[in-house]
Amino acid sequence: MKNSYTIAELSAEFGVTARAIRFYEDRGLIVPTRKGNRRVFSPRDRVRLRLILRGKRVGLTLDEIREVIDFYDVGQDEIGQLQLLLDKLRHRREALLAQRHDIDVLLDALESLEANCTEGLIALRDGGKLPPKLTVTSS
DNA sequence: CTTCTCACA
DNA sequence: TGTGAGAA
Repeated sequence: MKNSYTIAELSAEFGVTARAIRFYEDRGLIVPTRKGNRRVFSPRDRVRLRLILRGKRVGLTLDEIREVIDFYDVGQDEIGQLQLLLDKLRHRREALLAQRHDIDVLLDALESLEANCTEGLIALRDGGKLPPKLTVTSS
């Protein structure tokens, strides 16, 4: 039956630090009211915080989350909000696919480099031409 | 306990 | 994307 929450309550409920919540406010994702200089979070702020955390789990940036949430607040245009969210998710998916591609390229590069190293070791061993022993210089 | 700011990965 | 410290 609560209609307001302190920052400590919300941080405990959602398992985030109070500082993270203040950080979200700095980023413009939440706009709690103030009683004196203390933050007062409404149930709506609480919902927004939940949305923020959800967005993060999916890998959206805070900026992207803010866009979606702002849209939700301004218009109550659920269709528009869902379309915007869909757009964000689509971009997120493409970014992940690109990352996967980059990783594959790196893995291939590492694989061939490993092969070269192994080949070099075998050649040196068979030819008896071992590399010169490393020496430590003393001052 | 809370606030803010500055610095830092 | 947050954290830590320090001061109020």
